Amino acid sequence: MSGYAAVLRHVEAELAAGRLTVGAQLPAERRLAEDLGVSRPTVREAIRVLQALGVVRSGVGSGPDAGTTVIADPAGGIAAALRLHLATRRLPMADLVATRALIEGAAVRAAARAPGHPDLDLAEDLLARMDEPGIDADTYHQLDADFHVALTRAAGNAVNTAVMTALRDAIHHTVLHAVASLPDWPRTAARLRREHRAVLRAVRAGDGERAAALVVRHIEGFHREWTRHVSPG
Amino acid sequence: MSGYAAVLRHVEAELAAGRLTVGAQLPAERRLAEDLGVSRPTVREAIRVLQALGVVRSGVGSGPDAGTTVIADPAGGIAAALRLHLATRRLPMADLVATRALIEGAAVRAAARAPGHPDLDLAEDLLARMDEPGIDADTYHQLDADFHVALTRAAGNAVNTAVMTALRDAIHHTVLHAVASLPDWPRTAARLRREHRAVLRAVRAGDGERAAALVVRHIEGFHREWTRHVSPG
DNA sequence: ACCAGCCCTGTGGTCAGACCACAGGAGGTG
DNA sequence: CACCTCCTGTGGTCTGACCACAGGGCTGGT
Repeated sequence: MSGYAAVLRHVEAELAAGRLTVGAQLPAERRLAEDLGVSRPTVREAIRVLQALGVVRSGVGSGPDAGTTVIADPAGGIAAALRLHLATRRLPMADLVATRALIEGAAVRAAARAPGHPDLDLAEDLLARMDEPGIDADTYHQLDADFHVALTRAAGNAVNTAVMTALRDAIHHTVLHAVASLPDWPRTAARLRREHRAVLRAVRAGDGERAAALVVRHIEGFHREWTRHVSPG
Repeated sequence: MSGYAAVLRHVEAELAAGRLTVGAQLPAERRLAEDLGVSRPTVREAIRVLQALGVVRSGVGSGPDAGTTVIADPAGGIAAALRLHLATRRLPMADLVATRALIEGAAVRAAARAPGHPDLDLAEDLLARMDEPGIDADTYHQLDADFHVALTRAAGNAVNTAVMTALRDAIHHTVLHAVASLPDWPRTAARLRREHRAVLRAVRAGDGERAAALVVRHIEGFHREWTRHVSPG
């Protein structure tokens, strides 16, 4: 067992045993190194990996934000992996969009069975903020992403939410670049907002099938639009 | 920009620009450190992260397996993240199973449109090997996992395959422990093999809807069975 | 001319010790 | 009582070193 893997295994075991929970602090790096009989750089390698996977967060100084804390950001880790593999061109963007449509379609279908979910109120609020005139594309897309995540979260499946968030995050920069070359962004944005509202309305009405169909069309339609204007151009 | 993040960003940029492709070698750690103006431990932190995300693989010594090579194992990185977050109890096993059923259901539905896909031949072969009498549970489950992955891959969506593989890998150890406490494993195994065959038959017959229904029932049924015998026990 | 063995070189893996910036908290000081 | 100052412990980084490893070239013998 290499030193680096030993640290990782140790932390995972502590988590699995419940001796380490979300919000708790890891021992200091120097302490951990001594306890496990490895050097501090080795400990740091393992902690960096945990950081990348969204399991811990590190902060310098003192106080509650300092030290290494256990968090739970599964989407962060998955998004990082997806983004890197997108860069290697081994994960085609089209497949990524298809998976997102699949998951989000299923999510809104499930969400329609709980039309009073608080996350739907949040989604409504986000839609209102997207309506503000003169909003810049960057802010718009952040709100757009948050809307889709809120919708998915309303379905109550944490894994779906994490994967969906990761998929959205992984393509965020790509989307930002793509919309910059669209011929008529305000017109597109207006259409997207209409589609958002239609999806949310269907969910609130309890019509899961309609909501799923609309959201899939929304996602695939937008994807077709920006690939058409960015790949050939 | 911290030193560690700079290395990560540099590698990602090289990948995105196509100057670094799958199969290529990263510069040696000492060289990379000098090029980027950081120390070797800092470079190592970044490489460890890339390793954990399934983007590179490192080997000591000389020859083709030595050095740090770019690979493409998106499932590995996602699986690591899922496994850790499963340990934190923030991703419920039930949600994970539900997502798997969703993706695999969609996959076999799509696979039924290409019933001659070579991965289906592989799946067939795996089923045959699962039929061998006296097979131990460990080998069985490896073949089982491979069968489901082959089935999913036949649908041709790389992201679905990666996520599906990751979901399966993340729970692999849990499943192994769970089946050990089942009252009648041979009987269960026989049923699972029957279900596998039925799914594959439906795919080959081009009946996507039936295949999807069968595979979802297969996954959820097995999950119900081992949670019933492990949680209360 | 051939071939078996040895060393050389470059790789990742690890360690030890040091210095830095940071931020809260304890203590002194007005 | 309020303010300020240092002290302490944290992660972030660097330097330089040693190790195990494995291929490739060299060297010696045949």
